[in-house]
Amino acid sequence: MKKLNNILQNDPLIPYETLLEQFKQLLRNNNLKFTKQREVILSTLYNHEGHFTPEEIYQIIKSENPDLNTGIATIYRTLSLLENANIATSISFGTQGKKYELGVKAHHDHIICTKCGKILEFFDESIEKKQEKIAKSLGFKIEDHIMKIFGICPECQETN
Amino acid sequence: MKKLNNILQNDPLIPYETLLEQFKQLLRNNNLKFTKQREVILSTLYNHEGHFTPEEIYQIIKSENPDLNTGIATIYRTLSLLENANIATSISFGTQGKKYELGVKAHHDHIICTKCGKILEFFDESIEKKQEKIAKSLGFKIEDHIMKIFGICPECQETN
DNA sequence: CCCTTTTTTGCAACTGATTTTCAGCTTCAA
DNA sequence: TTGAAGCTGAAAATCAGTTGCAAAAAAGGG
Repeated sequence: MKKLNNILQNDPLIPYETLLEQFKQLLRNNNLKFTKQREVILSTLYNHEGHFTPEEIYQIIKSENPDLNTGIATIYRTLSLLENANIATSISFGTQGKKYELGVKAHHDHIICTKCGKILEFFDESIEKKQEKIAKSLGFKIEDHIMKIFGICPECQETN
Repeated sequence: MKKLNNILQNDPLIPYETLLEQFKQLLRNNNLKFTKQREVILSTLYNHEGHFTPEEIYQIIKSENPDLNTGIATIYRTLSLLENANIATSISFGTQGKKYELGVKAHHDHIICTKCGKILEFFDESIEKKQEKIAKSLGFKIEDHIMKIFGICPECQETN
């Protein structure tokens, strides 16, 4: 079978220091302040590969930084901030919340296991092109798009 | 420019009476009862072209059937019922709820105006195929998928 | 029709995720 | 060091959707 092009591996991120500098810059440019909480949330996202709900991030931070008392509201606030700043992105799951990841990777779509919740990423140029064509043909100026495939991952197919 | 294949127009639905009969049949087969509320919800969906939130349907029914006191919980219950029965389908908008439409049409994806909320439908065979390929290459057994394109519709581009 | 059983309904209380409010605490430019 | 501008945690509020329950409506024989 022909291999798919552009399946993203979990590519190495930019160095943390660089990311942190960019974040600080962004804050400065917008009269926002650099705080312990914001830094911890950023570094937590950086240090953990994957997609997390605000609640999950909250738990990780609580266990890894028992000293720092960080409220869940701040997690929400900071994740929104990071998303607005294009530093993080989210996928939402209807009424069951959103999952965030650092968005320093190239654009990609998601395939989600409906059994275990695992999320893999992929990118397919031809689909992206097709989407643009469709939007154009309907007169839309495209801004964004979402594509999620739901299914059962190989592991969950076995452990039936 | 080459025209896209398979852009769905809002195709004429089956006659209401037929739909209603199917619905009654379904209810009977499952020991469920045919009630005024269920019929009003079905006919409201039938008579209004488009995608509606439960709240919107609730408001329409309240204004069109002032006599019938229908609670919002019943709207939710009936919409789920219709969805499970494959009579209606929904698209969800992250944390901001779901929109329902009668699902007697063929599968299609959505393009959504981020200004006015208008939703158009389209279908593209090659994207569907590609999705299957991707799922297969990752070992997933595909169950469903979502594709939404966000942009500005022609009208909203003008009224800037 | 009438009765009985079964299912529905509206309402209000309840979720669970997210947002807001607000008084006290931090940050940071001057 | 200081004060204004921003942040924070905690708790209350919101919001979409769900649930428990007693009363009401349907279905299916008599």
